[in-house]
Amino acid sequence: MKTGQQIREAAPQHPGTVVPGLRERKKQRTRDALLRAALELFTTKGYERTTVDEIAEAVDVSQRTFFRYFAGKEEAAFAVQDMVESHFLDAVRQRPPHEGPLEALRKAVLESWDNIGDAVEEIIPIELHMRTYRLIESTPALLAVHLRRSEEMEERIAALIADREGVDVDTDPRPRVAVAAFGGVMRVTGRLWGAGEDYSVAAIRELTARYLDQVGPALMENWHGEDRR
Amino acid sequence: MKTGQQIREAAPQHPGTVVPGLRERKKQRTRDALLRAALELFTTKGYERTTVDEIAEAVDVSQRTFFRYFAGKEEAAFAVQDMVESHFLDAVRQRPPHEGPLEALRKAVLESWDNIGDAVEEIIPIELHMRTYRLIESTPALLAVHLRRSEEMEERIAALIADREGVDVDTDPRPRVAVAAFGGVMRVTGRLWGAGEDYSVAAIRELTARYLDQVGPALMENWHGEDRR
DNA sequence: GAGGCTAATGACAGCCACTGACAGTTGACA
DNA sequence: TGTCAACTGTCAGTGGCTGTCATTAGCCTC
Repeated sequence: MKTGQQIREAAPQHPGTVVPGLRERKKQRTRDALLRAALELFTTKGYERTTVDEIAEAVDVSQRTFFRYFAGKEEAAFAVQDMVESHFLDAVRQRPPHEGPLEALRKAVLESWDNIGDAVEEIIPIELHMRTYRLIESTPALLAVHLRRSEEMEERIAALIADREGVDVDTDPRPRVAVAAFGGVMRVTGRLWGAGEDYSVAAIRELTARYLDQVGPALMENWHGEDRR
Repeated sequence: MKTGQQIREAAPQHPGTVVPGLRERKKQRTRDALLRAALELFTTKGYERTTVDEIAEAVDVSQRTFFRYFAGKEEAAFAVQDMVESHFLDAVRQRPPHEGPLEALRKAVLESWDNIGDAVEEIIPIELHMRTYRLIESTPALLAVHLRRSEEMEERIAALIADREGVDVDTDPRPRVAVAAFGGVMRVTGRLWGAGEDYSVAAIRELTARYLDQVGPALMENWHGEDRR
């Protein structure tokens, strides 16, 4: 039986880490292999032009197996994004409470851009992740899903912000309005970055900071105390 | 041959209107019938659960014919939205130049809510349009497309705003930032309205106004003259 | 360490959205 | 009225995705 080079080597075990059984490790390897093959194919020949059969074939499993790991092509395309986003949420949660809402969000993003590298690299090469990001921005079907996911994120962030500011997210419009404005800017920068020439992390970091500067002075204020309802 | 009740009666001709040929009228009727049948089915039994075959059957045409009028189920779902959006764009264009960007946008939306009624009613009952709007908000696949379309709209609006304020949309971040913030608020209100109890036009109008009030004071300023780049 | 249990997989059939190709039908117009 | 072009129906095929069932292969117990 051909195992395929996509199946990556087992990483050395850290001491204290519980070694999962063979079954579990095999599953993980299959998933990783499928994910990498999918992203590689997507970014090489285009999302729509890549068939699930091709992905499965590249890893030498049946088409049915692909669907047992991913709900669809879509889910594979966003698997890494999923991880990045949960890191961002953590970063927001760890912001000191004295920072204003937009200040906290701003610092959390910029910090995230500095840290994703390591987390992503454990699964796929970061360069592949960057290519995938641009693919998402330029593929209508994926862009649509990306935006829906962003909206879901914003709802979670709004709840976080409302909580840290001690206001009610359902009666006070400010958390959602602030997050919507913030999210809007993030999307603009993401799009401009994808359309631009410089694909470095530094470039999107700089762009983000510059655009956020335009909202900051206008919206960055402390909500403690007053009620604007 | 069964013509199907979905085919609506020809409207009385306004004087001065050029009467299109029989072929053209027939096409229009088929398209309208397909659209109405589609929306009716979507809102009744759900978007995913209605097949194109069902829509075609309801109008008594072949499935292939449906695809000659609409690129896919999706396009049918957004046909009315298309019209509403172009009306909104017109409203923005007609705002007097002395109004600030956010003031102009705000007035254009509120005015649009007052006027869509007549335009929509020429194609489908308003109540069906309202139901469709809610369907879009609550169907993940449609919501995703809705958001992508919103982004496209925002790009067009940003260009309009930049133009009326006399700034360059590619070097000055403010048009896109302002429109992103505005669009974010619009989406929040749309979602809250869809999730709420009151489905009247008045309700969404009020909600929109209330939420926009929270961005207004913070962002509504006149850009003439200064350069914030 | 043999055998039973069960998760993981493969093979296959089928649904639905969508497309291309070709042939038949019907307005438009000379 | 006959020709042309537009519209339509039919049919075959592709690709995403799901349900089902038999087979394989870790895992665990005695």
